[in-house]
Amino acid sequence: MAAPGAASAAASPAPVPPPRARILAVARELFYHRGIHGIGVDAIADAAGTNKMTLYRHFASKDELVAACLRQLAAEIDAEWDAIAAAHPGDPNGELTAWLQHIGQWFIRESGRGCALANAAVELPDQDHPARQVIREHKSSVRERLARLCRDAGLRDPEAVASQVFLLCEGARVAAQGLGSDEPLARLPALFKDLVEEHTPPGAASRGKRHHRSRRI
Amino acid sequence: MAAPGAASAAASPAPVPPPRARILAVARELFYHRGIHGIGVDAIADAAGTNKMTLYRHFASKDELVAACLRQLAAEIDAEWDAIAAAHPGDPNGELTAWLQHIGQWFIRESGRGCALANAAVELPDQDHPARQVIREHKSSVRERLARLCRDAGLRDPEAVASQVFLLCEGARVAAQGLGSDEPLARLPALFKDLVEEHTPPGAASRGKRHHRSRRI
DNA sequence: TTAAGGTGTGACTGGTCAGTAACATAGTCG
DNA sequence: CGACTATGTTACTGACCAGTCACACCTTAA
Repeated sequence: MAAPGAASAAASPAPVPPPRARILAVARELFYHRGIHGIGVDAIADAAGTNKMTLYRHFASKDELVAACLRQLAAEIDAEWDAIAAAHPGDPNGELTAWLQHIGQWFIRESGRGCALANAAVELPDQDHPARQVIREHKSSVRERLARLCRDAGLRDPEAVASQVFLLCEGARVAAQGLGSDEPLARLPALFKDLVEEHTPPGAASRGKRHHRSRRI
Repeated sequence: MAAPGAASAAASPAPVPPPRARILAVARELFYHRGIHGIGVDAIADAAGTNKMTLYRHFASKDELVAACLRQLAAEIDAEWDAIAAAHPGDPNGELTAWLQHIGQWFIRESGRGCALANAAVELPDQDHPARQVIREHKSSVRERLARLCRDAGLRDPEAVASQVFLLCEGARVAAQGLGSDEPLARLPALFKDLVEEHTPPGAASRGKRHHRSRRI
């Protein structure tokens, strides 16, 4: 209606994203909060302000839509980590603690329904489901990146630290639901901090701050 | 067929459990391995060697069946813990380590689809679902029991240990799926052992075995 | 103006599933 | 024997849902 002719090149600030993006965004929300089996494609299309037919023109099936949602989420998580890494060039120790801080804060903020990737794995037992490959790839990539970071940070027994952090994260994700209390979640950042200090050799990139056995968690 | 008359009082060693028990057992299996939404009541009744009508005579609805399955599982877990406690009377430290060992071994054995209670929480987002109450009660009871045990065992900062163990367990449960590798799981028992030693004050119920900072995980 | 491509609309199919009704059967107890 | 109770059988309803078809619309580009 406004500017009918010149709205083609690079003028409008995109007030309405194209249908595909809207569908993806809405589907992620609904899958996450109501469960993959708890929402139908019709309701998704409706909530996205479009219709089922357009949805099926962009996604071959509901299963493919689920996989696309998880792919987008995984890409966002990777991007966040990249940003953190870019903020700490040549400082694996700083990157590690920043990332742990980031994750810990995330849980406190978002303690609602855990990790969408882990939830999807529960809801889709079939290992051949297109979403399962996305989940497997992302989880192992995170774990590998974490282990490498621990190694580069010069931690003692980096594999053990990575395993423990990984399990704590997964636990926090699932503990967020099921258990009502936020108490274990709230301890996460301190837990991470302690874990790293615990495995930091006395002279590794530290500012002379020795770690001692009696610490508060 | 054999002993037609005298098979009434207390003779037969119960070669076939009553329908309700069969339904419950089969439902637990199928809900666990194929997901709550992935199996229908008809298939459950069929696999239990009975039919849908009998199922509905014993359980008001599918939702109630789910809740009954989880209640039974929770009771079994409590009973296992009770047995461990009974084997270590007046020795909270022994009970704690025995339980941690028990859990750690469980994960290594059963690393398939995680914890049925946690999975159900993911599959049933509605907090008013009858199964959710079972889940909430059991999880908080486990956490409380664990915290009390850590306190009785004289550990330093028992709440922190309980939180960490709890999160590690939850993490292990969910990490079993999604991630293909068993590596973090395999570390669990050692992780627990270390965690307890780490928080054991020098003179608490120990046989003079001092814990030192450099340990392998 | 015309052609084309992405989009909206409604109806429809085929299938699954939870839950119910009506009736038949078998074992149990008086 | 007769009554009762638990179970088996079949068929059915009503709802939901994934996926498709045919057709109308509307914007953009040639």
